[in-house]
Amino acid sequence: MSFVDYSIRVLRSRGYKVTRPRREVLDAVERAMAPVSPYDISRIVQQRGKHLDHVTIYRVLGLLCSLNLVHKVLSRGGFVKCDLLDEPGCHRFLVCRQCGVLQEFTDEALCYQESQIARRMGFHSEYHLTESSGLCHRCR
Amino acid sequence: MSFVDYSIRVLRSRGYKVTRPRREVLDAVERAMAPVSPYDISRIVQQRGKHLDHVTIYRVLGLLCSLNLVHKVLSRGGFVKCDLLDEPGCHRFLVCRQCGVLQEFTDEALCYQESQIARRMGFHSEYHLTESSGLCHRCR
DNA sequence: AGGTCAAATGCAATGGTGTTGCATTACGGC
DNA sequence: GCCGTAATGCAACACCATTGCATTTGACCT
Ligand SMILES: [Mn+2]
Ligand SMILES: [Mn+2]
Ligand SMILES: [Zn+2]
Ligand SMILES: [Zn+2]
Repeated sequence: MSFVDYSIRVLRSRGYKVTRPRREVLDAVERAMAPVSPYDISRIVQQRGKHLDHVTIYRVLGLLCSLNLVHKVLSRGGFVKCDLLDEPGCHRFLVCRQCGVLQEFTDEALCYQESQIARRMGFHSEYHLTESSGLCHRCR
Repeated sequence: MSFVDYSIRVLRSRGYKVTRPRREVLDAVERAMAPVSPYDISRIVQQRGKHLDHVTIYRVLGLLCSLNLVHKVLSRGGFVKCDLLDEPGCHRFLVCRQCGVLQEFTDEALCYQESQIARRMGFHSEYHLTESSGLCHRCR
């Protein structure tokens, strides 16, 4: 099932309406290889001859984040679709510093190790975020 | 040697001037336990009866980041002093979601593991960033 | 110490990002 | 098809960050 279709199922199952703006945002995020900002999405939608208010885009992205369907990539100020669903407490990305291409990954051992280090430092860690940058194979 | 003194040595050695604004910013960052934003720093300086333009603060922080003396904490939008100098490509933080207290850490094995995963995914990783959140021992 | 000059700062203006309140629209259920 | 409520659009606003330019000042030299 595609990301858009899956997301629509999640929206319905949680009692949220499936509206044109939400479809448009999901579609823009699905197509993007690199993170897209709210204003990027605004432009993408315009290029298809349609229009969304930026407030709406912010609100939709906020909802999708809360449902873990999309992630905000802090180092880029943009949003990407979640490729690894059902990992609510662990979000790891490789981002190409050249073209912005992004890949999500996860690793059990990494999480364990990080939690151990945190424990040694007196922390109880709940949420792991990694945004490593480098070069994708195309940009090398 | 204190963070401020060390930073001043670095500034001098690279040919940058040691100015009142730069001293003030370094001092504010040194004292802070949690990340401070440019406007936080503006307020801190004012409370000492002095004044710095916010533009200057942005420029100073930009310089200090480029010298790896301070880091921007993306998940908090603030800046912290670097506790682990000479680790230019690896920046890892534990942040308390309650009080914002932050600790920097590093781990050789973690870096190796991440680089390997990146390689498997066709990336050449150069820069490791993690920001794990949870609760510090005081907030538990 | 004082003079010199490039680097750094302050100020004003501007642009970008994100939020809020409220009137209007449209989705989902009947 | 109608209804009620959730979602959207619009306007206004608050905050964050950057740019250009005139003025100041720290580092260096004498
Ligand atoms: Mn994910
Ligand atoms: Mn560091
Ligand atoms: Zn690339
Ligand atoms: Zn705490």
